[in-house]
Amino acid sequence: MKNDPAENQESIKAIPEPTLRRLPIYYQLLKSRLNAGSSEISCTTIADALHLTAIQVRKDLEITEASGKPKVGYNIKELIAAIENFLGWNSKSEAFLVGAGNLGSALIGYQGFKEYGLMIIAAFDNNPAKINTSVYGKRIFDIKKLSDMVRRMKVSIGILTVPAQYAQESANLMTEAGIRAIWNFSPTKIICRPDIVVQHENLACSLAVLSKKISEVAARRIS
Amino acid sequence: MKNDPAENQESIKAIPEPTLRRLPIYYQLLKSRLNAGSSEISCTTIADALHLTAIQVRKDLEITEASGKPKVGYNIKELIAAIENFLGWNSKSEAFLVGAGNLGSALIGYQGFKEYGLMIIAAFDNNPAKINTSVYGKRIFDIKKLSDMVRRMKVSIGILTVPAQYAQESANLMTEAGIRAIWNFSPTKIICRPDIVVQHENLACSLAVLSKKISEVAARRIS
DNA sequence: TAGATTGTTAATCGATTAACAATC
DNA sequence: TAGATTGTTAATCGATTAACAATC
Repeated sequence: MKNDPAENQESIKAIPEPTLRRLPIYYQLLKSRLNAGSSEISCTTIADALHLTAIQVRKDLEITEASGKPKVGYNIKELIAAIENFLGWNSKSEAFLVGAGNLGSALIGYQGFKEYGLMIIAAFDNNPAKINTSVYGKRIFDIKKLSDMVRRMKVSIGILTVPAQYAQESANLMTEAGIRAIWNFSPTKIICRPDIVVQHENLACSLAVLSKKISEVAARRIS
Repeated sequence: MKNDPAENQESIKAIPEPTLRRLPIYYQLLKSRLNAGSSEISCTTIADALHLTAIQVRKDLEITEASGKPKVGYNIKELIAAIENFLGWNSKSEAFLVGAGNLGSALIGYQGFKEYGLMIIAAFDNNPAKINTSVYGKRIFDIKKLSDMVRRMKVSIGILTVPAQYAQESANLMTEAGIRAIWNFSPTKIICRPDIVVQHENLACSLAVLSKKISEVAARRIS
């Protein structure tokens, strides 16, 4: 309808977050089907494999602007490319990680991120015992060097894996240095300037959902 | 209105997941305010601290059946207890962890879970080099012993931290042994029987949201 | 051509926000 | 009493689901 007119201005027409969260699931399925030798796939097939509805899958894929053929379905390669393109996973991004503890080290060692174009290029910590050592081949620098290195290397993504009490001050350090997006794994909410993208990954929040689901199922079993 | 009549039957009136995910955030704030010496808190104060709206906070707290006093606000201790009670965090739950890799080890070592009543009591792996060693004081057993130990110890929660290709078979093992809820950190969706509670923690899904937010902000900056 | 599947518009459902009455 | 804040009902907004036309 009124798409073309605005185009550049207001046409960013908010993408539903639930849809965004499902795209990687499709992406993974598509890759495995491609490896298994398939070349086309229908919404119904995707929906069945993932316990979703075909309508939902179609609606989700619509926003990537991929298109399929009636009776045949979508070309898997094209669909993979459309999702990659839509999410920006076809271009590389570099990230710094702050807080080289258990979780931080696990994330540094996780091989999966590069599939999505994300590279953790270095880590930072304030613990003298860790500074200048390496974890899975990534150097751990003194947190004091963060600001300078962010500026020099123009890194715009920060992964935050510090204990709760250091989270806000670390976030401040990062944003003052020029980090524009923070993936926050610390168990506390951080407040940043409105132009900073913050993605919270709080295990307590997920555990709340899990806990409640468990108690609901338990209640249902009794009644 | 028609609350009391049904009560036991259909009155489980679906709790919104977004609300569930915010409760732990309130919980953490409340604990820190309590430690700081406060005894009462209003919705407005909570909302301001967390960049939410007062109405939303009030609506969220309503479902825990906590009640406040006009002009004063909520009693912090009571509110903490109400949230704990609502989420079932006042009773202990025991969990087994399957897959003692980087992430699995980080979760075993994470001290925060006990605050929510969750105890990882043992881990399992198929790697002979890991079997019968300990990580952060928790024993790692042969995955072959999982089934027997789940039955004997009546553990109902499983934390899944295996690579994608082992995720589904590990989940099957767990549910066949009697695990009723799976917290899945593996980078793939698992399909379980409808009576099994599954909570997915897929980093790729979160990264998709982060990636898109970043590209939206970048687009806005240009225009 | 017939039938399966896509693409798109409309209807429903659920969460958020607004409005306002109750109350300390 | 006056005013701030809770509690609750109504309005809005957004996501999901349904319906159906278009098309290979």
